Parts: sequence; C-alpha cells; structure tokens
Amino acid sequence: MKLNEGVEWALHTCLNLGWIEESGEAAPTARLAAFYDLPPAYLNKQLQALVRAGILSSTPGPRGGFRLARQLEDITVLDVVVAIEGRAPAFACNQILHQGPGADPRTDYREACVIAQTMSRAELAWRQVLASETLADIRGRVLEVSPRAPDATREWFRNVRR
Amino acid sequence: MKLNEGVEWALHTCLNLGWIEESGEAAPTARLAAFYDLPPAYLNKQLQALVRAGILSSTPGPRGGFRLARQLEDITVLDVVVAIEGRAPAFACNQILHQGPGADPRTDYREACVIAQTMSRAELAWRQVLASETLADIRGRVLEVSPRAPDATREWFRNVRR
DNA sequence: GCATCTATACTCGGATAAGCGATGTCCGAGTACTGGAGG
DNA sequence: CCTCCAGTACTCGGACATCGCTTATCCGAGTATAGATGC
Repeated sequence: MKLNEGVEWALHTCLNLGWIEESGEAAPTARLAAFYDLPPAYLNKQLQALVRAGILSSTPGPRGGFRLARQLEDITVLDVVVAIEGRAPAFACNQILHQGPGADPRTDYREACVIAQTMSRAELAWRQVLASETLADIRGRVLEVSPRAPDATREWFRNVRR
Repeated sequence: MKLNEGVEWALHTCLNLGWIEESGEAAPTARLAAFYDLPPAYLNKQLQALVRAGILSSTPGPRGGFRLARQLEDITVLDVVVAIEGRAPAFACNQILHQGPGADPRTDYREACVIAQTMSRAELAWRQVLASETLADIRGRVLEVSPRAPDATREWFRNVRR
C-alpha cells in the first residue's frame, strides 16, 4: 500500500499557489516544478487531475498557467488526495466468500462480510482526518513554524519570472 | 493506493484456522486455498509472511501445514495487515522541501513538514481502528451473522481431508 | 509377532517469471504577446 | 501617431514509453508415514 508521489507534490504546490495567489498571476508548470526540482511534465499530469477535480483552473498560452479555483478554506486535504488517487477504497473486498462452501449467491459480501466492514471503518477514520483539515489550516500551521515562508516563496517566484 | 490482495486472503484464512483449531490438526496450503479457490502457491507466500510475523506456525511433511501460533484474542487486524503489507507508511514524505529555496539542510522534514504531519495523523487513525479490533472480535460478529459458519467450515475441512 | 530400515509421498520455503499500474516523456492544439506595415 | 495584422513563443492537454512492484509459479530440502524385511 503506497500513495502516489503526486499527492505530496500536489499538496505542496497548492500551498505555493496560495502564497502567490494575491499577485493575480498564473504559475506555469515549469516554474512550479523548478521550485522543488520536480520533473515538469509529470507534475503537469498531476495538476491536470486537480483541474478536473475543480481545485485548480488553468490558462493556456503566454502568461498562462495554474491558479487556485477556490479559496484554501474550501479545499480539504482529502479533496486533493481523492483528485490524485481516485475514489476507489484501498481495501477492495473481492468477495471471496462467494467461492467458499455454503455461500449465498445473492449476498453482496462487500457489505455483509465482517472483515470488509472493519476495513471500511478504518478507511473512514482515515478519510475523516483528511477531510477535517483544510489547506487553510495547513497554511496557518506553516505560518506558525516559518513565518517567512510566504514572502520567501513570493520573492522566489518573482525572481525566476523570466 | 491499494492494499495487497493477500491481506483479504490472510484475514479469512486466519478465521478459518480459528474454526478448525480445536481439531488439533494443521491445515496445509492446498486445502486452505481450495476453500476459496485461490492460487495455492501464492497463498502459501502470504502464509509464510504470517509465520515470519509470529501469527502462524508451520509444520513440514505429511500431516503438516499451518496453525495459529496464538489465540485469536491476541491477533489484531493490524497485525495481519502489517505482516503482509510491511511497516512502511502509505504516505512517504520525500522531503521535497529540501529542494525548495530557503531549506534548512539539517531539518528532517519527515517530522517538521506540516503536510507530512497531517498525513501521519490520518494513518494513525487508520491503524488505531485496525489495532482495536482483534480476530476474536471478528469471530464474534461472524457468529452473530451466520451461526452455522464454524460447523460448516469444520465439516468441509473434514470431508476434503483426503 | 515385533523391531528396524528403506522407500515414498507430502509439506513448507525460497528462488524464479509474467502483468499491470505508477512513473516519466514527448508532441500537437490553442492563445496572448510582439513587431511591423498601412492609413 | 494610431490601428490592424501576421508571425512567434509560450502554455496546457493528452497520447506514448519505461520501470518497479504486485501477482503468480515452480522446484528443492526436509519429514512423517507405510510397507517390507529380517530376527
């Protein structure tokens, strides 16, 4: 069980877009990738997923790029994770009980199987934590730890402009 | 993010071993796999992992096979998941902040990164649910839903004996 | 009849292949800017 | 001097390779049993 690497990239990138949001400018993939030295084309792929999820908006052409489609207050960590990872649960009950003796063909063991129920409860707990934390919450904590982050980020993006 | 299929097999198989435990006999891979029509060699691989984790014990040779190494009360769902999946967390913080401007080379961002902290909290919640549920708890719920399960399972294993 | 020995069949355990999704790359479609020509 | 137009460079978006892990399989080492042999 391993999350896509893109989740980490997407979360950090959304935060960065939050810092430079007020400038009004869109940030192209190349610059966003250079910030963390990531492979640009692959980061672009992840950002496309965020656009499809309605988290970012994109503009083609010169002075184009990505911006936040909503406020950080309205984006939960779960939103980003789901956008990248998809909605499928980590534990997929394959209903092997159907193969066992004495199985009822009419029963949907994805709901009836006690083991599947437990795994679902665990995933629910996981999702609840992620859903209870917005990117604005994260931003607040980052500000506590490193108050210079916003200015430093904005300045970097200004200087690498050309 | 997807869990290994072996997790489902391992959990169901441990329960089955629980039902037939009192017979005192060991159950070989072939019979355990036939119960759900699973590929025997691959199931064997998963069971080996459970042995390494101290959940099962194995006996080679004729009349050999697997049995529970401890009571179902002393096996949590998390134990089984960890035995199959390994201990590595799903979200691996690659510390991409080290690549960013203004990064402190001495900082371990696996602990300092606010995003990594949030992901860790979520995984902790997930693990707590799985750790709070023992296989004995599962057994109890199965008994409520289908009281005939123990007898049916035992009988099946007796009849397929040869 | 009993003990011993040998051959046999059965089981786990780890080494060895195949398939598929995550990772990584590339090129085409579309758009805003820039420079120049014409009025 | 202003307006219009064409060329250009830049950006996203999706199609196309590559790699690693999950899935799957196979054979060898070791053991208990069964049967035969000798006493």
